[in-house]
Amino acid sequence: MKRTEATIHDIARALNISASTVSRALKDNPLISAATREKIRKTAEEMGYRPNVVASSLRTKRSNMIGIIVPYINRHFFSSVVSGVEEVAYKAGFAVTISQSNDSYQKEVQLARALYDSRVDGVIVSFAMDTHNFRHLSMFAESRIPLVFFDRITDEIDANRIVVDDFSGGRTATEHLIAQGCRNIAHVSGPLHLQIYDNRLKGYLAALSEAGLQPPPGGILHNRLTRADGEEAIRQLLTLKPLPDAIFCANDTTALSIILSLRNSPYKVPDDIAVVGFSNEPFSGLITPTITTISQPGYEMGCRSAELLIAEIKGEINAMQYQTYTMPTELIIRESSVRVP
Amino acid sequence: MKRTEATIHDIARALNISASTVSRALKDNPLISAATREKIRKTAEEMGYRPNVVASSLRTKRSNMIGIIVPYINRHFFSSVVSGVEEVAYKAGFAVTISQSNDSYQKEVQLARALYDSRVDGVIVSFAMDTHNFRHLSMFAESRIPLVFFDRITDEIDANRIVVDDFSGGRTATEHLIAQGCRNIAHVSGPLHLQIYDNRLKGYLAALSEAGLQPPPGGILHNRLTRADGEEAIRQLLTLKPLPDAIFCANDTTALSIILSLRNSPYKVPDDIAVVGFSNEPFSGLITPTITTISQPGYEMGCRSAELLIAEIKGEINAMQYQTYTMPTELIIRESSVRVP
DNA sequence: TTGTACGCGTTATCAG
DNA sequence: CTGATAACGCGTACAA
Repeated sequence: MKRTEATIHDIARALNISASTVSRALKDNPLISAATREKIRKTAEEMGYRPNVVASSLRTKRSNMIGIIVPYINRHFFSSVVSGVEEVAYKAGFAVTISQSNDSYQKEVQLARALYDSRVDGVIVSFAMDTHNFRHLSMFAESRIPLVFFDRITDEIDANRIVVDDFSGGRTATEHLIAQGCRNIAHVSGPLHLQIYDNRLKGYLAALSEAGLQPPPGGILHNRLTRADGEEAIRQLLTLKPLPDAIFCANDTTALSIILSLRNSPYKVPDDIAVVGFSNEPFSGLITPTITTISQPGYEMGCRSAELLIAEIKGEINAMQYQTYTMPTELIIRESSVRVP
Repeated sequence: MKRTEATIHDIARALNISASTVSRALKDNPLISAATREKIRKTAEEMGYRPNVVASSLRTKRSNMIGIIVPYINRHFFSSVVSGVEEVAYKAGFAVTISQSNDSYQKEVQLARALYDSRVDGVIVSFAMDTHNFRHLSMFAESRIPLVFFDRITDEIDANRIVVDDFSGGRTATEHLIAQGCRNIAHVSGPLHLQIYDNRLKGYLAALSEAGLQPPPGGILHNRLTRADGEEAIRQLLTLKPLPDAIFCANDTTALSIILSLRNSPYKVPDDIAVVGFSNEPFSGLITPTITTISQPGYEMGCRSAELLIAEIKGEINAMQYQTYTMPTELIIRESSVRVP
């Protein structure tokens, strides 16, 4: 029935008071007497008044809105992060606008601009695979709009960062394979300009070197870690001589893909070729053989990202205190890597 | 370096023209001469001007923002829908703010209010399991803010709706089981106030009755379809005499849970008990045995929802044309239901 | 304790 | 083709 929105002015008029009194009453300003506050409350309710946060944002220059950019929304790890962000943001009174780059630098640039234009109070980002430079985020820095990076991060912009300990994850995974008796361990890695993949690789190399081992020549591959990339990777790895006796994959998707491919081969997982993934995607514990992997606490990373961002928005922390927060990983030992002697 | 945002007034001042001219030039208003437009463009660029959509929203009463409420963000079906929504919205110049009800009516009410307060131009909703009434959305209707419902929908509010053909999905799934020789088919269903579960149940009953069969006494269970609910369900179903020879589950989660539970039982899937799920979650094709299921095009449903919503926002369609759009499902036959005679 | 007056950045209207 | 002005709804010095 209401064709037109009630405003604080309408309430004021109805009560023969001023709009500022209404404004104050509605936000529990202690200056207002309990009596008038209640009166205002009541008619606001009756008139179906709902605050206009757009007007409020314009006035206060705070939108109570945070933006998040991820490569793909419908990927378990990222949607878990988003879920954590939403949960924390909601409790703190922030809305979340979401966008996905589809791993495209171009789209990421557009999205960043759109978020800036809508005057979000802060932004949480995990970079696209294509993203090599970070100028598109400089506007946030210049406007003192807090940024938090997670997972796929950069050193080139000063901000809080949330990652898991990819180096130790890579090392632990590799050590586990070595402990299973594997000596010829290949690695399927992502693009190295993304620190997470660089660190997983370094962890892998560290574990090998500590055990006096070498990566097999041609046994370290770089790709975008899709299902198709996994198929191509195993095809290549099967041409190596000697054949690798284990593969450490930088994500679960390629591990899955490799396991499925090997079903149509004479080689058995884990006895001929052991496989370890990274991320603990939901499918990892369901496929046969179940996939040994490194767990990555997506939901918690999202919560932490939002907490840090909101703390910075509120001025509770500042640029002097930027850190890189490392979340714990855990080696989850399953069937794809365990050899019974 | 820029401590303060450049506005159209700053540009106007720098060029000794009026703010309205700048405003018009920047939005390609044909009234402005190409010469001045270019000049304005250039200095806008130089000054690092970025439009303030908050101010624009206040003035135009259009936020170019759509809201979406889903039960859980990190669930494959819903995150796929969200992904589709984002994709379409982005191309149409809309931002998306996301929120999750966690299947709680209380939170859903709050979220709806928050979306309303932030003056979104439209809302896409899939209801919480707890949601039995829909008054919390009436404010949108009263303010003529378009709504689109998907998956978990209601008849009580007039709006466009996107669903899959749950009835025919339920029937097809059940017919398939019957064709496999099953005669004693149980059903694990969700809460019936959600149409999707009611329709899947009706489809199941229709298939049975067409084949001259009855549901086994005590063989139709209702719960919230979680992993735990699946475990409880199979425990109950195993007490029935005669034992069901098949179970049609209203989602893949319970189907999965039942299959895992039966691994620790003397009964084999599919030979003793055949299992069919619903939704085609990613894990369904990976577990052993792979799960026969009904595919549900989440991404496409998201795209369609956004298209309809945006069309209505733009006034291209109106309340006279509300429909319930039924997306195609497909029976995906896998190992969990196929009996080799 | 309440009211007045103004501005946030943009755009619609009207005038020139 | 361009400019002046008001208004969107709210919040906040300042005044009373």
